[in-house]
Amino acid sequence: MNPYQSLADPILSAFPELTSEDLAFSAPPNLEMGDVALRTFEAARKLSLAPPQFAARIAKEIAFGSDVKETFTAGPYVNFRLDREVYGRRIVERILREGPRYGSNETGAGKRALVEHTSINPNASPHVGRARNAMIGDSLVRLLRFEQYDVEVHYYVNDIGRQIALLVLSCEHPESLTFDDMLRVYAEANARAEEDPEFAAQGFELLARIEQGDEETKKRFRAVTDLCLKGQLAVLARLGISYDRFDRESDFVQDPRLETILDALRSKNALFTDEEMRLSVDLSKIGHPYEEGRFVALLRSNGSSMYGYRDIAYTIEKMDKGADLNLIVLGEDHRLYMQQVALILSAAGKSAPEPIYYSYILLKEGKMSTRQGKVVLLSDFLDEATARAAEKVEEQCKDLTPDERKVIAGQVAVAAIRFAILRVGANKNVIFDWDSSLSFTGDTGPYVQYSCARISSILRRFGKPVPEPSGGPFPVETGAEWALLTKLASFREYVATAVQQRSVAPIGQFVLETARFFTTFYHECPVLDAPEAQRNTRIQICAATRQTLENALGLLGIHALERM
RNA sequence: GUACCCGUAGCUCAAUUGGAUAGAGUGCUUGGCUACGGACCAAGAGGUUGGGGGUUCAAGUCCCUCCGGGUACGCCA
Repeated sequence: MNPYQSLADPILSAFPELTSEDLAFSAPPNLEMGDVALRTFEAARKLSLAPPQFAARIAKEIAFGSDVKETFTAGPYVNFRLDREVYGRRIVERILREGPRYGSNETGAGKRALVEHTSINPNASPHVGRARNAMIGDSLVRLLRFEQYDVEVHYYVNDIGRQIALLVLSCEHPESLTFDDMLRVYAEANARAEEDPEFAAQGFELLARIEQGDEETKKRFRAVTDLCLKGQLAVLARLGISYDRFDRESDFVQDPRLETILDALRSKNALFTDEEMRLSVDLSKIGHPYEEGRFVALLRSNGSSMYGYRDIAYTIEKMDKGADLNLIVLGEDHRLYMQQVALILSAAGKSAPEPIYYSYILLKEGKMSTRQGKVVLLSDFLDEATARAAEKVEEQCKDLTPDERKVIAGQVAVAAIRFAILRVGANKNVIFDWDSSLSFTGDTGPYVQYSCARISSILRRFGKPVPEPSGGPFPVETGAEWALLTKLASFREYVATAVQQRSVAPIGQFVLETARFFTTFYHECPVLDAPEAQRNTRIQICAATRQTLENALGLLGIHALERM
């Protein structure tokens, strides 16, 4: 139930043409103007009234209950002054009652979602740029699960292809190698292929052999890619990221379902053999609007398949599972490619997943480049961040065991990187810089965790169960308390926005604002030393804030710590 | 060259998706620990929202154009 439903109801019954979607309640620019504001543009338009006129009628004509103290207009806005006791109690009651579910709009109840993310090439340890994909994908999974979707997380393992072939050629005995060796071997193999056409050709031969189903070759590829995947997953697990399914690209060569795609393309005259004997698609025949990316090659002249061809089979596989929502997280470099895939599928009457794109993380010196060694590896970053957090935890949590402190330091490090990445809109380039990413002060994940730790500290010292909101008086006398409460009440809207935008960035904004409001409250409103009625109220506000922050941070994959 | 993404305070990012006076952090200046945890807080300075035009009651947000950055157009994946 919307805490402002009792404001909406009298308006809705006076103007039956309106629905509650037309009434946008929000916080006024400052508390002097009122406790809550109603913006009337949308509703006025529907009623063909001038917004200020409509606002005036609401203020004059409508009788609100006794819990509305005052109603006045400011041009197109109606501002309300409320009985803060009634509304504050209502907000806290709801949060404490719904607990870990608080904020969910439950839009995914009874629905299934399939999300593919990360899917990085197996030849390198993930750097923070690649990790952006994983963090965005993982946070969307958390968001959808919070909305009660039944989510299955898929990781597409690119276990065949030129890069892997070169890697396989270069390691005769993969069992004697570690994941870290692999990076060096890959770089060397790549360099060699550029200078040595013979070597490069061997790679393509190996590819052709695996497509023909040669068991021995398959085993060699498998050994190498398994080793790589294991190494990558271990790093991603440090960020709290995991997957339900690993789909291997090698399972989608020469998939029979591709025949129906080829038939459809043929019938639209979009399939042709180009001058280099590749089987290709002319997308302009099926609605591609411009010249670049007009042609897509599916099969090489020797009959082996190109990446896109296998990916189409994989995409069909995923779509055929019939989930209500299919998402895929892709780097911005895949924009055109994904359009091409979607177009080819649509020619055969099939649909493609909804892409979520993200832009690259850049270094101050320019783009990250694995080959030039201009990368920040995720594992290196986490090591450094954990070490820095550990110093602080050392002095703050002397009573905890070294193991406990270590866990906390790791969770602070995760909060730092996840928050830094996720709070930025995905389609923006971000400049990575060690200093600001390792900073734990200001607008950071650790700052929000710190607010949680402070709340926990108060609740610990209180030493009793949190009182029931229904019993006793519920004084809300300060602006700081009210501002915090209305912020908590707005969480559900942030979640709805996040779902709609397919981005958890608004949640990042929400936790910061909430933490900031809490800190103001913390400084202005003594809890434990307050008179009983006030103390009970404030303890409940603390508990509700903690619950809300915990839920919101959970969507970001960040632990709401009790100590740090 | 063409297409797509982005451009907001010195720097890193917000702005309820077209709505009240464009907000935070960081950096800089000043102040606050006999503390419910200083990984904090208070105050100050900092803006022609890249430039120009247009659409309307209203534009950082939509349209056109120019400038700057990113990405893509492979027998790579």
